[in-house]
Parts: sequence; C-alpha cells; structure tokens
Amino acid sequence: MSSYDLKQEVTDKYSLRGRVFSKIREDILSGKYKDHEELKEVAIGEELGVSRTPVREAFRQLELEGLIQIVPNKGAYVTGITAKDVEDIYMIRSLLEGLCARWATEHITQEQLEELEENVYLADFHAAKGHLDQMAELDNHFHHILYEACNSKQLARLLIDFHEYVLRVRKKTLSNGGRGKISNDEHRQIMEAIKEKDGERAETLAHEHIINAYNNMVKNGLYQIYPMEDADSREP
Amino acid sequence: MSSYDLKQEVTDKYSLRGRVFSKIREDILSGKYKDHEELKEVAIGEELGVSRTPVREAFRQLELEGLIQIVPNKGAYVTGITAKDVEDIYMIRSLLEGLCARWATEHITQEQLEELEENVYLADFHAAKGHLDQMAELDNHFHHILYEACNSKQLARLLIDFHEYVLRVRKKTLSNGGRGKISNDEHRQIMEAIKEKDGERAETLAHEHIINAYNNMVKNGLYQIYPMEDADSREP
DNA sequence: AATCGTATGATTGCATACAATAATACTTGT
DNA sequence: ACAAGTATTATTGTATGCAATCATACGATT
Repeated sequence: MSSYDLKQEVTDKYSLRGRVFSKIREDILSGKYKDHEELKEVAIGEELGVSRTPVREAFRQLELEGLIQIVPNKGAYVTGITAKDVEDIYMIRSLLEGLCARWATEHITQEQLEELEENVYLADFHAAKGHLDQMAELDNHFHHILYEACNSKQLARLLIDFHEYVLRVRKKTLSNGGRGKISNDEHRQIMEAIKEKDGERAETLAHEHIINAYNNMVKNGLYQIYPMEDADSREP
Repeated sequence: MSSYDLKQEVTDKYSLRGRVFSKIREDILSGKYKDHEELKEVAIGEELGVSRTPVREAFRQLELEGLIQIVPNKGAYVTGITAKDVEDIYMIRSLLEGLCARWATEHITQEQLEELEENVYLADFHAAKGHLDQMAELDNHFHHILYEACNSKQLARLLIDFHEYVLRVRKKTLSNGGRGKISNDEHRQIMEAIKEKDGERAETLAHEHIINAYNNMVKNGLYQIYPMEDADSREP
C-alpha cells in the first residue's frame, strides 16, 4: 500500500465536512450559477440551511480551484468553466495521465494489477450490455487505480481534481456512439503495457487515450454544453 | 492582453486578504511546523493576532493545496513536503512548462516577446555581476511572462502554484555554482525558439530547462533540506 | 490487575453579533 | 438642472459564544 490513503482523501470530499463545498461546486459546474454571477454568502447559506461561516470556508476553497474569484470587501464572482478550459484541461491531463501510467508501471503492486484486469474484463461485459452507469463507474475506478499506483501524492491529487472537474462532460462522452467500448479497449492496452512493464508504451497509450476521449467529445459536439465565450465579453 | 488578469490573481495572495493564509503556508514550507504536527486554531490565531475564523478559512485552503490534512472534529495536521514531493513536482513541472512554452509560441504578443528579450539581456548583466536577488527575481519574471503568454488560465494557475511551492528550493539552486548563468542561457534559447515560432523546440527546451534545474539541485545536495522520509513512518 | 464505563477537559463546527467597507440614494448648494 | 458631498443600506471581514465531538484520566466492577 502506498504511503497515503488516497481513498480517504477522496471520500472526505463527499462526507459531511465538505457538503457545502461540494454542493456549491456542483451548482457552478452544472451551470446553476452563471458566469460572472455574484454569489452572496447569506443567500447561499439560507439555501443550504447553514450560516455564513461554512459558506465562506467553501468560497475560499472554490477560489483556489479557480471556480470563483473573490474580490476583497466586494464579493465572490463565478469564473465558470468555458469550452477552452475543458480543452486545456484535457491537454494537460493527457500529459499527466501519461506520466501517471509510466510511474504506475514502475510502482504498481500485484494486487493493483489484478484490480485493473478485473476492471477491464468487467467493463467489457457492461459495454456489451450497454450499462452506462456501470461503465462510467468502472472508467472512474480504472483511472483511480492508476492514480494510486503511480506512487505520487502530488500527481494523484492533480489528476483527481481534474478528473472531477470534467466529470459531467466525461459521463456524456461515454454514452455516445460506442466510445465506451473503444475506451475500454484502450484501457486494456494500457493495462497490458503496464503488465509487461513497458512504461514507455503505457505512457504513450494513456496519453493518446485522453486525446481520443477529447476528440470524441468534440466530434459529438458535446463541448457545446459550455459556452466558448471569453471573459473579455463582460460588462464594465 | 489575455482575458484574465494574471498579475491580479498573483498579487492578491500577498495582499491583506490572504495574509494569514500566506503566513501559515510559509511556516509550513519553511519547516517551522514539522511533519505531522497538529495545528491548533487558537494558537496560530493568537500568534498572528487574529481570531479563529480567518485561521479556519486558511486551513481549508491549505488542505486543498495538500499542505495539511484536516480530520473532522479532530484537528489539522501538517502533511509537509518531502524530497519525493519536490522531485515529483519538478517532473510534473517539466512537462507542463514544456506545454506552456509551446502554447506561448502560438499566442505570445509582440510586447510580451520584447519583455522576454529584455529579461534575458538584463539577467546576463546581473549574472556577470553576481546579483543573486535580481537573478531570482528575473528568473521568476521570465517564467511568469510565459505563464501569461500561454493563454491558458488553467495551465497558468497550475504552474504558478508549483512555482511558489518550490520557491525556496529554487532560490538556493540559482545561487549555486554558476547555475544562474547557465539557466539564463537556457532562457535565451527558449526565447529564441519562441521568437522563431518553433513551438516544438520551445517545448523541448523548456522541458529540459526544468530537468536541468532539478538535476543541478540534486547534484548540489540541496534536496536534503527536506527529509526523504515517508508518511509511513508515523506513530500510530 | 485488567477492562469497561463515566466524567472531565480540550478542541473543533457552526451560528451570531459587531465592525469595516463599498455601493447607492438622497440632499443641498450653485 | 446638475454636481458634489453626505447619509443610508447592503455586504463582507472578524470576533466571540455555544453546542457537538473527541481524547484523556479516573474510578468502579469483575
């Protein structure tokens, strides 16, 4: 087992303590709060049934994630997530997932490797059956195994953040035109490269896997769920 | 100018609003608070002359940055930064700085390019004179120009964070054995590649620039400022 | 003597109260 | 009617109070 409990870090975000944070985060990512909208502490607090204190704490975290911008003594404004953000994140992720796969090749345990194999075979089954929810979950799990196996707290933290960031986009991607099956085939190739201790190939495959996912998304026009407008076009 | 004010985002961290956050952050990075040490809200509040509220907000941010871990209803514990963290971050940075240089090649303005040139020539002067503080400042500035020029809010945010994260390490590196001069020569090559619109070469050079910086650091034994111990070796 | 249960103290989580700041509306003088 | 200055209101920033939770120590029971 690695030196830190990755699962703990992840689940914490969904437990009681991070409830307010996660809710606001989702509301921004889902588009409930529009770009440049001002978020009032009391209003959101009342909506969630809490006082300003936890809301403020969540705001600070959200600012660090780049989802809102806090200007002192004025307010918190939604930064939103544009199509360019999604593109940038996919490009960044493609590099980092490659690095992750390479490092995972060097550090993966037998147990983790078997988990990967199981994941791929199970996903094959669900892909054939068209079980989209299970596919999304398995895809999520596949990558998280690698995040753990890469043995880098720093890299894992980054990838988990980005992974969540584009979660909604990704889920829709998998449900489109057989990408789920193809995606899992790519997973299998990555898994086999790691199994054969070919770090170079694992890196390349993981890199291309993310690029393919992005291209598929663009091809299907799914990037349109977020407007491509730029922050320049705001009112003065 | 790009669509977001990068300088504003950066300076904000040092202005009044983030004072408490920055102070605790520095104290962790500088080693004042040791690994696994428990941070008490009241104690730190008193030390900084503020109440628990701003301290708690800072804690939440620090947790997101991975510098502390908050366990609910118990306390905040320093995660520290190990030599492996530094190594990982340099490897991650090397990829991202490469990407940044490539994107900057595509989006840099004439004005920014001239700023880069000026920076390199000025750094030559200070390198010859042995002005270490100015060298560190110019190095910092060089990279920040690229972060702006790459035209990606997401990438810039990442790189700025990492850049700050290893700031102390980096400053010491520059002061060692002529690395300052060599580093600036690498800057010049990157700048010229960008000027000639050779994104591929700019990416490779920027990538190698970071790797070289890390290797130099290791060669000079500077990695020893942080212990290589793992989080496993903690008490139960 | 060992273990379980209880009590006590410390610390966090959240709510509220007050102060400081910024935006807006209003008034007053020209 | 317009402009400048002032008052008012809304919102954030910070401090503090109270409840909930956890750790520790002590004592009772087997």
